[in-house]
Amino acid sequence: MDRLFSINELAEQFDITARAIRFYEDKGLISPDRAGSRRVYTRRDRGRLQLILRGKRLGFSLEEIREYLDLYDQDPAQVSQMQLLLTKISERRLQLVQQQKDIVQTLADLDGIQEQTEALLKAAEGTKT
Amino acid sequence: MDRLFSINELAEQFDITARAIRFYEDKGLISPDRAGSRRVYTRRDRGRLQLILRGKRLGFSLEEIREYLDLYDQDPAQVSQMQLLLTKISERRLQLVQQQKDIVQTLADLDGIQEQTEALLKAAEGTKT
DNA sequence: GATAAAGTTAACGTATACGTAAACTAATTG
DNA sequence: CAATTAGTTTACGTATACGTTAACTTTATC
Repeated sequence: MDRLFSINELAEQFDITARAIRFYEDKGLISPDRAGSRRVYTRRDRGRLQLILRGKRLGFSLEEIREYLDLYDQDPAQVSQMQLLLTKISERRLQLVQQQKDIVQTLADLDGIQEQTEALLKAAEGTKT
Repeated sequence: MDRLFSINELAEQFDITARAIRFYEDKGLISPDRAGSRRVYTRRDRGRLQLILRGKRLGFSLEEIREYLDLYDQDPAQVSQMQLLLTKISERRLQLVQQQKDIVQTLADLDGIQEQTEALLKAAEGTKT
């Protein structure tokens, strides 16, 4: 059971437009087979698309995501290529760890604002009764 | 000791351009005092700028960051405003929690790629000797 | 007091990530 | 077989987030 997908099926599954998917193809992030002129997506293509969207949620540009996807594809024959790979991975890791800290801090901030707001709401409740 | 800052001081501190800071002002994210025509930034302005940059690292648009900064400023007099505030906070929280998951998953992926790559490097090392 | 250094506004330019309309083709359905 | 329906390419349009002159004003320095 190795399902294939049309562009609109994928678009619906991921809640994006077909236009967006074609755009990612234009930029070299994904390369579906063709049945005549129609695009046909495998399960693997679908996985790539999922990675693309995750990258976007993390604030990476499509160009950065393309590099990132290359990390998956490389079967790293050349040692120099592998060294480069490890360098890129560390860079990416630093960004992500920074982002984790940002998120923790921001969630804490939101906690504070929320508590204060709820306290004020309770006070207003008391006034009304 | 309540220091004031020039636009270029802040630009240097945060490693951004003065143009960017003026742009944030244009978009209503920050409103420094003026000494004549020159912009003068307080410590509080500096804090706002820090929040702006954190927001950017988290992938929010300047418009979203402006809304977010408003959460800090509101002393929520109106109950309806407060309700809205809490709604916005939950929305933001959902996004951030999703982003945390994305990061954890991505870091795990990178771990996998790195391990494989290092293993291959070791193998290549053995071949050379 | 001339000149450089730092700042200002205004305006146009640019990269990214698609949206949107046009004009066409291929497949399906009543 | 006429008409949807789904898909295609091409091309221009658009919002965001600044970069980059240009032309001018202050402020500091020699």
